[in-house]
Amino acid sequence: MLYKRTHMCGDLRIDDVGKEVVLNGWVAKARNFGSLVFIDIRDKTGITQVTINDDVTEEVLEKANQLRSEYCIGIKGRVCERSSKNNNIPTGDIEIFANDIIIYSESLTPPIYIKDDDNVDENLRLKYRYLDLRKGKMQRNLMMRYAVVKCARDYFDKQGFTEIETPMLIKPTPEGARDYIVPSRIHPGFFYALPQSPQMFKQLLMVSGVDRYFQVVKCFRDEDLRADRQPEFTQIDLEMSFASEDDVIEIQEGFLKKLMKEVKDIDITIPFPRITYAEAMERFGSDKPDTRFDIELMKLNDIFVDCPFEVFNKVLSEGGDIRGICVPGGASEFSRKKIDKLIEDIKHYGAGGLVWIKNDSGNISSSVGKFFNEEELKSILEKCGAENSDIVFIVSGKTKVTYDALGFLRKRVAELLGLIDSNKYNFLWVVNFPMFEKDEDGRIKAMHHPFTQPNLTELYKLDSDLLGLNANAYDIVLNGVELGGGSVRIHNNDLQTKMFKALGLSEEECYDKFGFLIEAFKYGAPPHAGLAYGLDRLVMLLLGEKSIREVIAFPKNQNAECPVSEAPAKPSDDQLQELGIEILADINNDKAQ
RNA sequence: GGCCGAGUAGUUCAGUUGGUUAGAAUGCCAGCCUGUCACGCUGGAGGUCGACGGUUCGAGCCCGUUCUCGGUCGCCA
Repeated sequence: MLYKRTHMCGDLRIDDVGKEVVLNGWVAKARNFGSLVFIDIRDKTGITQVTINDDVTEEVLEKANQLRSEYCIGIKGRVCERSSKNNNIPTGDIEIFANDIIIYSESLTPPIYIKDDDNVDENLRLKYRYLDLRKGKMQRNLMMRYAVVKCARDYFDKQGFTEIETPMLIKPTPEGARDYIVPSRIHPGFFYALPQSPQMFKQLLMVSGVDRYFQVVKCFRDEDLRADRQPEFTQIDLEMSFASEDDVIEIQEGFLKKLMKEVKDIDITIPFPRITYAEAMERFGSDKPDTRFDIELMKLNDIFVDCPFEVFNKVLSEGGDIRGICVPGGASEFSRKKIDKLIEDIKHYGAGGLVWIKNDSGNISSSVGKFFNEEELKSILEKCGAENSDIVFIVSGKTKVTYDALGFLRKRVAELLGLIDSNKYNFLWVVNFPMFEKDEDGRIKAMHHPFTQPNLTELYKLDSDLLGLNANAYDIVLNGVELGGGSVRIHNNDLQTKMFKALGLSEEECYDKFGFLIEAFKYGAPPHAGLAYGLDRLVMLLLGEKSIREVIAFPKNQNAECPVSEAPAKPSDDQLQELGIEILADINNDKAQ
């Protein structure tokens, strides 16, 4: 038996008083007075109070007394105005006097609380995700995710984009992130890879004349997990023919403006600020700066030339840098103990130590007080723009270390001092990324990917100054998080060949890895450019969540396992044999024996 | 792989210098209750203190090893 629902549990208001209604949902709470029972019935839209008293048949009252948390039930009754209202819920002006109850199914005592402000271990939440998702907050998160996707589809459709699916079973590439590998049954010993992104296929679609492509697409990367990184994640992926960097940026700004209005009802100003990669590093120590607070990095090399503090002299003589930040109002906040904690944190970024100088209501003190007299310290503070009650932090070392350590530190101290306005949405573009970078072995590799178009006025650097060559690549950054990135692509085979050469790839290697793309570009490739958003991160930021797991229905844990289904798992020996992976099958057999 | 943190009742946690039968809140079960909405009152059940080993007359607590989970660095073209 199933009652046909007339309303959702969050629908009914004072105007509905007198209506005969049917609600279906789950028991959120039962408050039992014996011959008077209150049931909070919940579905994804909210909660309504159901009241059962001894006006009903004994059978119904008996049923009401049986109800326990998370029983799935149907309620038939009349909407009445409440004598004492509950202002905490939107349906709080009314209640339903039930004249019948159906118990669709009973529930075990749930292992987690189904309420928004629970504080349950996340593993347990993930194991019982289907219960966790019953929470109003999680339902709202899923609905927000859908709203973002719908907004993207609507907007890009209007802009002439076509959503096209690209293959999930593709050719493995050793470049970039590790691939997830899928064995081929038809070709024993051969493997597919799951795509890290649809990059090459979307470029083929440009050659195909699709003109404007987009896709909401799963991508896979077999790397270690983070709060904002999952092995499978979703991109909003785009590519445009006959488009410049400015064209891509303009279209995206239109999208983000519409998105912010639709899902947050916030008017954001476009165009967004654009800063170069070099400027972002120099001012914020990060290629994804959070600009919601004013602390910026300062290069202090000149101040400390020939200074009494030997560490600084050594760093400068070795070609390193000295950089600092001035933290307004930080003097009294940062005790020795708190500073010690900060030092511990920045050592992760390779910093050897942290120098501080503070002016606490006229009292000047410093970790390098025995190397500088008070006048000198005062002078340094002044040059850093520090005022009364400010503290200056200084890091010395290799350029990258000063960027990384202070980039972290400026965010950390802003958090500690509460300088970050969580209602702000600071979008910005970081542009003009370097084309190449050196990996830890000193080899040249593409910073973005090898199909990125270098700055065409700097091509001479291909022969002389690879690391100085910039790319027509751009990232969209929101509140210190990289929301997405893209670039103008190379559409000319000569240039592409030069890029591969710069990366140290032989012609055979290139053909082996990217031959189909090179081949396609011989048939009239249009100039094109594109971009991809990390949907999970975007939704996370819009909701103010700290982890993308909060916006993914069934996320993996830190060991890349699915806590609900317990994937990954061992395939059967039969499966392995059939796939031609006998070695693994043999290992399984050995273990079994 | 490195570093940091956590692991005690279904859940969230406390547990002093190593010392009787390991506690609280909440949840659960039973009884009473007609206006609750964090209902109330009374009673009850519920524990391999992550695991293994060591020190000790005695270990939740000290030591060692290990497992699990989270954060982070490396990594993520």
